This record gives sequence, structure tokens and C-alpha cells, in this order.
Amino acid sequence: MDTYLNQLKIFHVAAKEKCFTRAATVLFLTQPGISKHIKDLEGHYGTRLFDRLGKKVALTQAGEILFAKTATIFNMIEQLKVEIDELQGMKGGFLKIGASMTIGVYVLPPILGRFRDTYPQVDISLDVAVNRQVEENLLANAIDIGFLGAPAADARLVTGPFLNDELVVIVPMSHEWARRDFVPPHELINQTFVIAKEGSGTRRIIEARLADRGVTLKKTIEFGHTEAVKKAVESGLGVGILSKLVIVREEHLGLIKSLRLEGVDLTRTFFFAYRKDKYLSRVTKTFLQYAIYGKAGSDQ
Amino acid sequence: MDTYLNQLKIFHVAAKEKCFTRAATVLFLTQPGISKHIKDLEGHYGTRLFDRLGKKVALTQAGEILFAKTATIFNMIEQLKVEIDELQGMKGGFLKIGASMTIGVYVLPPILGRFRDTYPQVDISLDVAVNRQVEENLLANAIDIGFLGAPAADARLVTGPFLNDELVVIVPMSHEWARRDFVPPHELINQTFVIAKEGSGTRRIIEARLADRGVTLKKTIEFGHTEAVKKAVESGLGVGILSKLVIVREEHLGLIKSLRLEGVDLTRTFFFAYRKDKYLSRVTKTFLQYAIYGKAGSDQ
DNA sequence: TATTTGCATAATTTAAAATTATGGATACTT
DNA sequence: AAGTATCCATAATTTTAAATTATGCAAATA
Repeated sequence: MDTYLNQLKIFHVAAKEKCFTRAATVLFLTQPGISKHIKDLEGHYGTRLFDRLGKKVALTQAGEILFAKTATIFNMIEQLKVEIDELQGMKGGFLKIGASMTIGVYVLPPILGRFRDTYPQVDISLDVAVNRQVEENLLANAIDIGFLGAPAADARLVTGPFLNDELVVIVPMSHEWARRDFVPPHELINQTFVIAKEGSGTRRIIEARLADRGVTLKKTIEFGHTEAVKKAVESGLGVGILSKLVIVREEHLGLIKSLRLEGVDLTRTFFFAYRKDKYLSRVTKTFLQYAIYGKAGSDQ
Repeated sequence: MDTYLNQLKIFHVAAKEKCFTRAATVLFLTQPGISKHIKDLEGHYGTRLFDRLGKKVALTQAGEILFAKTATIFNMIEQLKVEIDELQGMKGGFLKIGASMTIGVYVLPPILGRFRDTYPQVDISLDVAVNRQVEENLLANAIDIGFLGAPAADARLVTGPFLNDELVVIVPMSHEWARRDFVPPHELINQTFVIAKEGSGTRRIIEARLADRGVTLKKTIEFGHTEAVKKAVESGLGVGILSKLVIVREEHLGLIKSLRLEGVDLTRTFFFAYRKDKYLSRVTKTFLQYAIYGKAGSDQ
């Protein structure tokens, strides 16, 4: 075969891994095999594709050109299998979802439950990660669809609004604010504040919007996890700000009370995203309908 | 390989030819080989790709899906060769150069200009930095080639001489030395000296060579920049020592006069350097020829 | 009905691609 | 600074995959 197809596959993995040895592991081969194939390919194209920089390897310009195209090619080949399976009406299939924290833990589970009731043959995986990681997983084709706290930044991804959310102040039932529905921002300053760890999407929004109103939180206690924030507020440690989505149960049970911040817009939107050049399988499309509209909408 | 790449190629040709026997001829194979590969591929996709209609074969629906994509795929693969060849023919690509001050500002620009005239499609970046930084950039593979005021110290770098330079004493036209061509070193001592900032290559050479002759400069004024030194000398602030390369224009315009130091060797050499284990692209090689010989030399 | 043409299958050969073994060079470690 | 580990390159060998030849069957051609 004069098109060096197998070599292209091996090159692609090696370029992705930036390491021949790791590529060998991924491909269930040994390192010398990788070296040889790359060498063959370099012979074919008449130029080096990798610089061997000591222990590291790095793509040359020619390598970069090649890699850009092989990514598309092997994406297409993967999609082929899906498309043909669907043609045959194979109802099973696999749906790989990635989501950021709040969505993955509080929003998706009930949706997944309903979806599973209707399509019990579909295997589902859900990977909860930070926004950036979800984007990367989409680009690496490791997940079919992602749910993010912000529109995907990468141009290779298609993004759309998925769900509107609102951040609310939460206080324990023992708190004097528990009988109110609104609180003006400046009153927050004197409160001990239980807040999510730096780096979370929620945290960023809170700080940005409060800063707009000239309010900076002083007495803050940080927790790494939403559940911890809830528990802390419940037990009277202070007041918190969390997504409405994550406290519905607690509020319903009368464990905490939520209030809005007067005159501060704490709404935000979650987004879905997928690779522009990815063929969305029926399963994926259907799930997206479920997620956005609660039920399957139109078929297209 | 679990992607059946070779089979895809064979399928593609067979689908194009609508005939296994002819596909065999095209691919320099025999018909049974084609049959087997198609069969393997059908096993992989779990469905027939061709209907065997008596003496004829025709694509099934699944086959059509496959054929549509393989057409794109093999198109891309062909395109790849073209794109990489273009890179080789220097109809694209980029060249990342690092250089120390004097070379980057006074020597390279005209060379870059000529190079660009011949290869307008090559993108060029030039990063001017201190010697050490240039070396580090080379090692980090951030630049393709570097030009330095001293041979690269790191064993992983290949170094070669690039350009000979000479430091000369410069005086304003109003100075009594302006009518001389040589000046003995000891006369320098009584002069106010305008000199480049500590740390520059030029400064180090001046001090080392003068120290050999037992001369230490006393009345010195430091400037951070070569241009400042020139301006200072022009306006009669004192005498200076600078590279011949940087004052050709000023001397030609009659703004300053340059003299040699009697009996002191103030010549120095500039060097190019690149990573020993880096593949020098054609663009890089050609540029190096331009830099060293003024024009492209031999092709190898 | 005989003949040609095209694909399928099986046995065998051939060629490709894998592995093991080894060496050199660079980075990390103590 | 010396020793160790890591990573890639190369060569010799083994294994596997893919080619071939040989043959059969079915449909189109005459």
C-alpha cells in the first residue's frame, strides 16, 4: 500500500501523545515499531516529522501539517462506524457525556434517569470535570457532548444555551434573614461568608457581579465542595451563595432559606457543546433534546 | 490495527471501479485479495458493503455511506503530500530566528529583507534577546536558529562562525582625533568614555582587551543602548567604542569618525547556533546560507 | 448448452510488521 | 558529580498479516 495508512495512524497517536513510548502503549505495540513507522513515513514525505530533542519529541512544521489532517481523518473513520451502526438500527450504542460540576452533579442525573427509562439499552458515561477539561475532552473526541458553565471558547466547538440558572443567598433557618425574600448587597459585608473554592465558575460569577456593586466579601470561609457549603450554612456557620439548582431539595425540606440579592443580577446560563465536525449519533441528538426540552422534540 | 485502514483503501478503489477484478488491477493485487479485504471490512462493520449481483457488484446503503467518506479521506491524504511538498519548496512555513542585540538590530534586517524578496511566502519571526536567552530559546525549541555574540556553550547546540566584526573607537567630528586613524590605548585614559551598559557583549570585550594592555577606563558614562551611545558621542559628550557594524551609516554621513586602537585586537566573531538534534528545514538551511554567504550557496 | 466473466474459498508462499535485544544520549536523583 | 532511569534508534529474529496460486460456483453471453 503506497498511502502509508497504518503509518499515518501510528503517527497520529504519536503526535497526540508527544511520546513514542506512550504511543506504543496506546496502540499495544512496542516502541521500536513506532520508531520504524515514523521513519518510514518521514521517508515517504521526504522530511522529518518529529524533532528528536533529547528525551522529548516535537512535531516539525511538516509534522504539524500532517497532524492537523490526521485528526480529521481518524475522526471521520470513527464516525463511520457510528453512522453505519445507526443505519442498521442498532438501538444500543454508547453516549459519553462530559459536564462541569454543578450540571453534572445536580442537573444531569434526573435527566439521565428519564432518558434511561426510555432507552434502557443505551450505555451512558458521565465525566464531571472543570470547564476547560470538558472542552479538551470534546476536542480529543473523548466525549460526545459536553455541558459547560460558559460558552465553549474553541472555534471547533458548537455551543448553545442549555439552562438558565440563578445564584441565591442561602441562610440557615435560625438566621434573622430567614423570614425575608430579598437582601440588599451591602448587608452581606458584615456576614460571615461560606463560599466555594477559588476557581469554580460559581465563585467567579459571585465575585464579578458583587464587585460591580462595589461589594467585596471579607469574612469568608472556603470550601472545596458545594455540599460542604450547604452543610456549613445549615449548621449556622454563615451565609452562602449557591446555585438555585443545587439547593431545591434542602429548601423544600426547610433546612435552609434562599433569598435574592436586591438589584444584583446573579443569573447565569449553562451551555452544551460538541465538536463541529462530529457526526451526532441519534442517541446523542435524542439526549440533547431531552436535556434541553425535557423530552425528545423533533427528530432532526 | 483495528481501524482497517488498508481495507478502507481497497474498498474505496473497489467502490470507485464497481468491480473487484478491476480494483485488483489498479492496486497491483489479485482479485481474491480484494474479496478477502472487503469481507473483513464487512465483518468489521457488521453489514454487507457490496451487493453481489451475479457478475456485478453494487454498493449497499452502508457501502454508500462509507464511500462518501473514504472519498474525502483519500482526497485529504493526497492533499497532504502536496502541502508538505510545498513546504519543502518553501512556498510556506515559517522561520523562527533568535539573535542577540547587535546582530538582531544591525545585521539581520537587510539579510531578512533579501530573503523575503526571494521567498515571500515564508513567515519570519525575529526575537532579539541576550545571548543566554537565545541559547535557552534554542534548547526549548522556541526558535529554529540563533545568532550569538559568542559560541554557544551548551553541548547540545551546534555552533559556527557567522560574521567577523571589529570594535572601533568613535569620536565626534569636533574631536581632535577626528583627523587620525589610530589612537594608542593609553591615550584613552584621559578621555570621558561613553560606554554600553554592563552585561552587553560589546562591553565585556572592550574591558577584557583593554585590561590585557593594562588600561582601565575611568571617566565613563553608561548607556543602556547602542543608539544612545552614538547620539552621545555625536553631541560631543565623549568618545565611545562600538561595533563597526553599527556605525557605518553615521560615519558615512560624516557625523562621527572611527579610529582603531593601536596594537589592540578588538575583532570579534558572531556565531550562529542550532540544536544538534533538530531537523533543519529547508527554509532554515536556506536562510543560514543567506546569512553566512549573502546568497544561497549549495543546496545541501 | 458451451463459454466467458466475475466473485468466493482454501492452501501455500511471501512479505510486512511485530518482537527482543541492545546501544547511545539526555534528563533526573542523590 | 556520578549513578540511574528514561526515551529513541537500530539490528536481528520471529510472528503475523497479506499476498499468491489453484480451484469452484453462479450468472451473463452467444
